[in-house]
Amino acid sequence: MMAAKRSGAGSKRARAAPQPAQEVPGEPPLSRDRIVATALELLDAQGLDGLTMRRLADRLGSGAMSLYWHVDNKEEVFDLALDSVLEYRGPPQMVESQDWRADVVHMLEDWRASMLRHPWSASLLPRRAFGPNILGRLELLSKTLSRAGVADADLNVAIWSLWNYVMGATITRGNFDLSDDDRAAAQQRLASERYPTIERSRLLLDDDWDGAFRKGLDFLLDGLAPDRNFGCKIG
Amino acid sequence: MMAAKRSGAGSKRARAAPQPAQEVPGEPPLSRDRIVATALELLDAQGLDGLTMRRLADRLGSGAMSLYWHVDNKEEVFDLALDSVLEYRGPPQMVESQDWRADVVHMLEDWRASMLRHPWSASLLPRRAFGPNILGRLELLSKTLSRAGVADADLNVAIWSLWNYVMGATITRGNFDLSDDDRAAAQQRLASERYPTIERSRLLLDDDWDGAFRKGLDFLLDGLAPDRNFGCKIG
DNA sequence: ACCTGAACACCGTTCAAGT
DNA sequence: ACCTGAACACCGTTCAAGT
Repeated sequence: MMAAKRSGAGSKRARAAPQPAQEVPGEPPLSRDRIVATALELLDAQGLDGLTMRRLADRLGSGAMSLYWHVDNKEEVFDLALDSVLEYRGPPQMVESQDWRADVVHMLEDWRASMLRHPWSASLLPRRAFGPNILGRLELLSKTLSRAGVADADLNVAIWSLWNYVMGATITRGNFDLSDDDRAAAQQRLASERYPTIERSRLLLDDDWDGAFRKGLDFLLDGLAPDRNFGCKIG
Repeated sequence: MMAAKRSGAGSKRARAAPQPAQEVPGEPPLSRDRIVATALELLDAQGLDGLTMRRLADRLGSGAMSLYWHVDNKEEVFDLALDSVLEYRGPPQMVESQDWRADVVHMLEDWRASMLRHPWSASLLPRRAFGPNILGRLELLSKTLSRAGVADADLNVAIWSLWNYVMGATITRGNFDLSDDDRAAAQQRLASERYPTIERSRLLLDDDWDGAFRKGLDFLLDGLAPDRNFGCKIG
């Protein structure tokens, strides 16, 4: 939690030369990186609606319009914030891995976890042009599946199926934030009306998100895998 | 249609004297149903950002604040619009169906198609309390899976996996609206940078959305199905 | 090169008031 | 019961101007 609240008008008056470049730690000069970092803070703290150009500038100790020198518009702030969330800090090379399936699971769980660390991010991804970091993740995923033996003709279907599943799971989990009261009320509604099956299974009370994600992913991979040698009850 | 939470809307029409100058076919009195119908029009025409309380009132020929008599706030307009999109007009009973798998596929494709007819709707669903129509769809899905033999303990995982897949697919498809120029530019970027695998498979140019949806769904169902007797290359 | 305030054209919603 | 305009506290962004 770096506060960086404006500490009086000092920084503005302290200039003596045309380029102050002062070392006042409270107010470094504006920059793309600083804007993105502060946007992340704001988004994490206040959610999607909490990000406002004016509030962002405020937090940076600058006038609202100063941002527009570094950034085209608010859309670009979202693009940059999202891309920064999606940076992959995985093993630099997983060339020699024997267990491609474990690699895929790890990549997808890391992707999901990265987005869940910033719950606003997943909803942002589908409607945005693909940034470098998500493309990097898709490339790595694609390469791994290809090495595992997925035919070129099936690659896109495999990638999009996994994409769909991960995005659906993450967007849902990131937005499904019921209080205990909400949950009780929802379950109550199920009971009082005509939803006997999902009432009995307590669908809306289930909260083993991680476990459910993993299990569904396994089903999907069972289907996608070229050499599936399990998951069959009848041969 | 819309589940009317409040008392009947019929009372309005029954009134005769107090308000002059209606019966003009252009301007029937304001009502919840009329508000929702017009909101749908506006959303279809202008997208999510196009829906504005002021514009909505304008289209209805009323003052902006008149809406607030019939509706709590903008959120509720979204709730109602979304629920109306999700209404299920399926076979009233599918009690005797022999082919549960075909039933499930049909239900999910109908769900997806209903949302794609209103491309703004899918993104709205995850962050909203469950309305009656989506709950009805989940109940029907759940009942079908249960009848097909999915154990109670596995039911929630099955439902959520299908939910994740359908939502991810639909949100992505509804938002991925590249022009031909965009597609060319994207593919160009893939080629010029370091994404050889997805460049080769032309991931971003693939547009057999319906086919890919169906194939991935089949993989998932292969995994979820209790009596999977196919999808195995090695016994 | 970098930053600024004033201004424009919007928002959602509260409120007191009209019929 | 139903509708209204004025007003409040916001938005994103353009523009001409400052350093």
